[in-house]
Amino acid sequence: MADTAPPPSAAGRSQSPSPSPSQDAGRLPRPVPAQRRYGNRPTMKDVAARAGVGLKTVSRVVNAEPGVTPDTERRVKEAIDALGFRRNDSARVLRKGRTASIGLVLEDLADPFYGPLNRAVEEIARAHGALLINGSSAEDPDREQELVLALCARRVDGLIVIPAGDDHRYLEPEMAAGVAIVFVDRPAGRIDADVVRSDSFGGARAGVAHLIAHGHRRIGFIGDQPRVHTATERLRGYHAAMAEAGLPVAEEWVALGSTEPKRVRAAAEAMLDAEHEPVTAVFTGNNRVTVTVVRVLAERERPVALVGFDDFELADLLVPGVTVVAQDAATLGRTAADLLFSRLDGAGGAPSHVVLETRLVARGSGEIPPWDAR
Amino acid sequence: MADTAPPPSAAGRSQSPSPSPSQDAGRLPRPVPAQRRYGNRPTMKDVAARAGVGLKTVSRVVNAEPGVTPDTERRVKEAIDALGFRRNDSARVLRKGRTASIGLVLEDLADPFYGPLNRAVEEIARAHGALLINGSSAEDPDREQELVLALCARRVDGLIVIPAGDDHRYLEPEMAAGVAIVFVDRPAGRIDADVVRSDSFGGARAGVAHLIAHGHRRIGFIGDQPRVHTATERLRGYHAAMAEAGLPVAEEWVALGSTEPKRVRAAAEAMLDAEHEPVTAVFTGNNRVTVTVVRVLAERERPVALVGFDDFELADLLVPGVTVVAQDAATLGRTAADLLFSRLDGAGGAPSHVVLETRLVARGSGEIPPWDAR
DNA sequence: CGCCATCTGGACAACGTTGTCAGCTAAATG
DNA sequence: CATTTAGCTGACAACGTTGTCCAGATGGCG
Repeated sequence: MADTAPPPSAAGRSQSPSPSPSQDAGRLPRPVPAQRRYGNRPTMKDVAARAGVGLKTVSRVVNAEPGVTPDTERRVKEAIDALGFRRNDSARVLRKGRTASIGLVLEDLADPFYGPLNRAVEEIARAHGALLINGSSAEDPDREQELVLALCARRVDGLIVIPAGDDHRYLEPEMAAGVAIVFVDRPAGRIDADVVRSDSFGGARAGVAHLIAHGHRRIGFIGDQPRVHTATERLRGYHAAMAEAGLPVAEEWVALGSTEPKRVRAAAEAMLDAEHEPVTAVFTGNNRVTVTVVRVLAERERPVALVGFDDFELADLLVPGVTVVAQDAATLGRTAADLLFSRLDGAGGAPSHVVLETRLVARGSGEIPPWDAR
Repeated sequence: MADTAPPPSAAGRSQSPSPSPSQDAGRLPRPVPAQRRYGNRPTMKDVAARAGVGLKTVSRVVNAEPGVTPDTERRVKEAIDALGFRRNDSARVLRKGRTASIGLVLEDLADPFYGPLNRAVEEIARAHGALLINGSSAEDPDREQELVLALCARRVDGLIVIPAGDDHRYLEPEMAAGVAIVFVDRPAGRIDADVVRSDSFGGARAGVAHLIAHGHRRIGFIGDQPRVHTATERLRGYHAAMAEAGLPVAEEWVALGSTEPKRVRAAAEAMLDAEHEPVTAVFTGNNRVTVTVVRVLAERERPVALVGFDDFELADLLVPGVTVVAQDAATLGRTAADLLFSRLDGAGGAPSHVVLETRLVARGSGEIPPWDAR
């Protein structure tokens, strides 16, 4: 259809006004644009020619600026409809200096944890008339940098970043140049910037304390790579809870690494099946890990207690229900976006560090007593 | 930090070359730009001035074009680093006519079903050097149109749309103007365009037939709003399976409407608790509905068979496992993105309609016999 | 009837980049 | 040594829009 229909703008373009043909005739070498452009879309110039008005008048109508007679406005609107004109926002952006778009770089668009965060950011952006450009870093610092800088080159007005790397000094020139950046979930590395995150330390400590309160003394911790700030924070919480209860921590009870199911499964099985001091409970460092461990535990006869960081859909319908330390991803996103737009509206001041509380949701899996309890 | 550091470009900008000051002095009224721009970022002009070269030479270095002496290149690169220059892609887009970005409009960024689709599209876009602009239509046709047209105004090179509305004639001028659009999951309304979708009819028919094969005769169908194409297709599949088995369908067994939990719950309870001919099994039209129905069934004593359209995480770990008609969201996204980029690369021809097969995954919930079986 | 105030419309530059083309320098050749 | 040739470099226009400013028209009033 699109390729059989005649270009509707062709007629409009060919009847160019050319009020003074003698003036530019024979002077221009008339370079033909090498590559096709936007399918030869009509421009304001075309609309102006067709409506028999000036360029700026079309601009005024398009932007609903005052100072145009109803009759002129009608003529312009007719021309717009007839030509199928739509303002080219690229040119507008260039002229105005603001793109009305923000970038959101997260770890994985497919991770259900980020869905509500993504959506919350989108809603705030929408309320501010901004579009959202998305990208996944895939937990790769290089890819994060590549993406972030590509977004800066697009001159997004601001950025929300869930950092994958631990060194963000590469952003200093950008921030100095006025790009607003808010980090979410984890603080920026080596620079001081706005951060909105959950209380990983406190949440993990509470979760592990919950297991201890139910009689466990040998508790495993399976978490994300040590490069990831939340992973080490949650590990810190684990150690704090154990220490506060006066419990020792064996080296084999702690496994940090990729969240790939195979790695997690191996780690879980190793600490569960150890001949010497197998764990009776596991604390998992994020939703990806939790889901894999749930699978591992489902295959076993001996009951093992589990508390996971991050809530997830259907956690309550599993048997037993999975006890989790819940963080509110939507609020995380909303808070970050609000902060970003307040910066864009000119709010100054030192970088703020917002820390949201977590919530322990007991559902059963965390209340299983240790299998070796006497 | 950002606001205390001195603007690094100030020095570079002030030492403008001005080779012929007499020429334009006193002629320009020197209008001050009313609103702040990109925080006064340095431009190629600034870099050129600082490096003592021409504008085009900077452009050549930035774009790694051949024909620059190593020495010149070094000088330019030093200036770039010193000034913290980053090319303004908005201007580049305006000049080149291609934005190297595509838009993806889906129903809800937070819906886990779309996560893998989103990610798959992103990966393909990335492979083509394009960025991804995202938006949720929230199943609102007006919002879909608003978003899509905003993306067209940005001159995205192409669009992938999961349509919320059932009339897309508003896109005709855009498509005629050369915007490539691929619809996913559901066909476009009232226009002929590329579509990539799953076999809703066949999948639903197979799912319902599965329930019939396990002895059910009174089967309920709870689906999305009738405006949504997949909802009616799946309902058609339901009717086909019932008819093929020679089973009558009572009016109260079919409930189309919003996927809001409250509505779904009411619909499920109504057909399960009907005094006259309560259903013994339910077929659910999409993952949102399925999850709610799983919750409803979990509260009941009498076992009810369930088959749902769409797979979802942990479906296998519920008790019983949830039997589903699975569609591959990632392949859906990948296929659509491939098709889009092939169009952008100039592939012509009639709109293609790709239909992907679904897969019945039996896990237990669909194999529960009817409670009234003798 | 003439003048002034008000309002509408249009010409033009500028945003920052890239494509075209011409000029210049330096090396290579006769 | 003169001349060609190739390789670098830079001036300039153009992309489509918006902000500024001026000119012309319109209407009211003296």
